Amino acid sequence: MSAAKRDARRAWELLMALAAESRSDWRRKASEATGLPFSRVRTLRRLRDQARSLSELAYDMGIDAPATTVIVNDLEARGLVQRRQHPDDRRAKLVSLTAEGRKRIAALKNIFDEPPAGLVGLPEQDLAELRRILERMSEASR
Amino acid sequence: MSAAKRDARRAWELLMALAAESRSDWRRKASEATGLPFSRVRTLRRLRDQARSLSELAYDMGIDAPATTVIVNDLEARGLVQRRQHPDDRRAKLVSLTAEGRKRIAALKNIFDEPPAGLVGLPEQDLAELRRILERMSEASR
DNA sequence: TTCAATACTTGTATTCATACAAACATTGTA
DNA sequence: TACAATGTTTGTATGAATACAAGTATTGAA
Repeated sequence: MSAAKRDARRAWELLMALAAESRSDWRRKASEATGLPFSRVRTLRRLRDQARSLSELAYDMGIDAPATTVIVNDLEARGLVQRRQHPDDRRAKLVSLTAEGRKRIAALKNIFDEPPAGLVGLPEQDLAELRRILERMSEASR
Repeated sequence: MSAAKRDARRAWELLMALAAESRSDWRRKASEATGLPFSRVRTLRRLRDQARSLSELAYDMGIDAPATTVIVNDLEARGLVQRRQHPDDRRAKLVSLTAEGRKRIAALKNIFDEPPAGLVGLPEQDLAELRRILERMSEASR
């Protein structure tokens, strides 16, 4: 295994342990803040940067097409996303956020607890670096 | 707010979002690896270091007493935990892991296999850096 | 001793997250 | 053109997480 691969695994393990320890009921808070079931929050987040077809959404989220339809129906009924014809394939539909949907996602900004001591205590330089890397990662996974 | 403070908050936000995002994955894997619903896995983990009464468990996990009873009933029926009289209070019961329960938890060790694409895709240097920072952080919080 | 509080249990209900089967429309290819 | 593959929808089913009401046993304080 390459050093990079090892680093990735170890970093992941640490991240998961951290998340587990920081008994953050992120899900519950995210649901409260948005007034939506968590699967909807998750879906909205996937759509933040670009419209996707139902099947792309399903694949991204690891759920099947029917489940995706149900979620999108719900979000559409709430006025948070819209379906439109896929430009290249009339079977497909592109799902995108509405302005209202964008607002709803914004509600997630402020639900985070104080960062734990171990994080706050890092040297400034590490903090800046950590943030930079995580931003990059977060963009890559959207 | 200082730049460092802002970085810490933002990093924490990203970490939590990431954890939440992959959590459904993690949950699924944890369930698969143990053959248990996630709430049971969570409960077993709580009991790893010490026995707890039902009400302590309920409080720790942020669920109510009836829910806890149901979970413990299930785990007990599976032979993974045992109830015994609380030494100081005959109303209360102490729940602790059985040897079998311990084995079951051990199955969780190796489910961190697949870091998400966004992590694996980072440049090698970022990975090394990320790992270094997280190790430091993890040590600091011990 | 009596009674309110505590610890747990039982029973019931609801919301969520999913899965699978099957139908329908459209596409692309043999 | 006929047919297999693809994208979406509808319908049905299930397990999971969780809440609340109400009951039983025990404790501790007035």
